[in-house]
Amino acid sequence: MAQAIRLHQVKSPLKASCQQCSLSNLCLPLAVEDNDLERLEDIVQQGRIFNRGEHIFDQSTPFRSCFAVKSGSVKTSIITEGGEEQVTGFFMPGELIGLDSMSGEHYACTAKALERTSVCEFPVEKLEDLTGKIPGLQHHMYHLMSQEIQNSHQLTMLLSKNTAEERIAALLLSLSSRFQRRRMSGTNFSLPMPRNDIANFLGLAVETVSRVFTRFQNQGIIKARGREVELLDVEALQMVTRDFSRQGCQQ
Amino acid sequence: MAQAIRLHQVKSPLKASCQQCSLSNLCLPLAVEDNDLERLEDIVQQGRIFNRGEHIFDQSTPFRSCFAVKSGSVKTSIITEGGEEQVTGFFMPGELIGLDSMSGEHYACTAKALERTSVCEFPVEKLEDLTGKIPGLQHHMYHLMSQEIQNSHQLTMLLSKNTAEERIAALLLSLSSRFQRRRMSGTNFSLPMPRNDIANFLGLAVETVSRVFTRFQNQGIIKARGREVELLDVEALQMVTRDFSRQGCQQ
DNA sequence: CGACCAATTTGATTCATATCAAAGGCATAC
DNA sequence: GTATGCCTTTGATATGAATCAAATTGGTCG
Repeated sequence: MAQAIRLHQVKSPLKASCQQCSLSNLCLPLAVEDNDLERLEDIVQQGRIFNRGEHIFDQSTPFRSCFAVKSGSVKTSIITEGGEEQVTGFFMPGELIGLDSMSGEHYACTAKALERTSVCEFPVEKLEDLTGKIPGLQHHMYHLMSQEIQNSHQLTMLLSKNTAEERIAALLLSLSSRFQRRRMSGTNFSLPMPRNDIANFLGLAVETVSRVFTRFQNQGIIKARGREVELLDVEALQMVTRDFSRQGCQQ
Repeated sequence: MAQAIRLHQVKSPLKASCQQCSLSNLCLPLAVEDNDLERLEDIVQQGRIFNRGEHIFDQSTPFRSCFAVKSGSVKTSIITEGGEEQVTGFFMPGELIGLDSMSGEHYACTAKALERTSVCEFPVEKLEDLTGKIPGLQHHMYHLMSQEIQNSHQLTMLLSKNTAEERIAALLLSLSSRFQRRRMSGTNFSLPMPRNDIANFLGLAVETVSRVFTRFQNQGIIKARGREVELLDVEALQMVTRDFSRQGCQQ
């Protein structure tokens, strides 16, 4: 068995081993029984690397695959004909990109690596075959897509009802919980994206984002130096978000 | 064959006949071969009626089914603990409700009939079974959910970048194209929802919506009396929306 | 038919955030 | 080491839409 894997690796260095991946409890393998895992591994191409700023795909790329983030982080955004950008999401390890593109010939958004990032590629055609055969995996796909809709509705709500402070508090808490899921500190982390992208995502001007950060800092709620952030008073942040609670629980 | 159908109808008056439904080219049957259609009809419960204001489900209802609008129209919204409402969508005949709820035990939103409305019910458990067996149907479900994500992203964009006028123009055009899909007039229709819901959906105050309507009217772009709307200058509306183009092309 | 309640419209004022402008900080490259 | 450019911060001003207030319309029901 181990030999078989090695053999494949010789043939194709990208051959996946989801079993050994530390993200197997977050990513697609989560929904697959051990004895079916091999079938998933058969269709994955693992470990493509992108440097900061590189596109994983853009809106002119024919839609072929969904991508799971393995390490690093990714920003997705819609670029209009006029060149305006709307950031639609940030994706961290274990999260799946491309679900919004499963209709249409081309990707519905542009995905850009925010830092040096590695991704696993799932060709949709094969993935659809597989989900047809593994009910649990099909169910999980529905689950993930449904989550994605909910997340987007939460963002809609944030944009339509909440102040700048509330939006930013919500984003910080979302990031925090996603770091925690990966057994990393939920209070001490480094923002993968520039202020600019935060602003765009939250429908604010960069200046406003900056001002809110300093205001939070003056209130002793957070400590921020550049992208390094420390959440000093999570409760206070939760108070700020009021009833906008759990955006971004992607699983 | 006709007898068999009649027989079923005697047993259960809700037994579906998707074949005869005028929406079969918009709704789920669209993705199903003729010889599989019966299997879809087997799981559908057709024709439940709701009066204006009645809930099809709410956020405390255990999630069991998706619903296709057969006639009338439906508003979905998220109600927060604080009682605030965020309208997340309007659904017209042929469109499918509940895709955002396919994760979690309960519905992720509340669905309310905007007028006397009839819906077809698809129990998800059976639907998932069926999509596992009919690849085209599974594909279509992915397609619809993906569309829903895209629609929500378009709304996000609208809220974060566009003025009140642009948002309302976009909504009018979206409704227009959805009426046209049903072979109804795209320039002369009756809004199924009150100004209040439009405002909430678009992240505006009612007063603003009202003002924009009268402004458009003074400019000769539309004619509106109550919910009755006539689009006099579609081109002008399209100009107003700028590069926000095709929101709500749900198919 | 008239009365009541809800939905819509209109007007005056306020406010949060955008925009404009510019200075400081940080990292990369030469 | 210093220069270049980008990212971030800070300040002053402008503005679109919210809010507050009230009149008007419209539909429903006794």
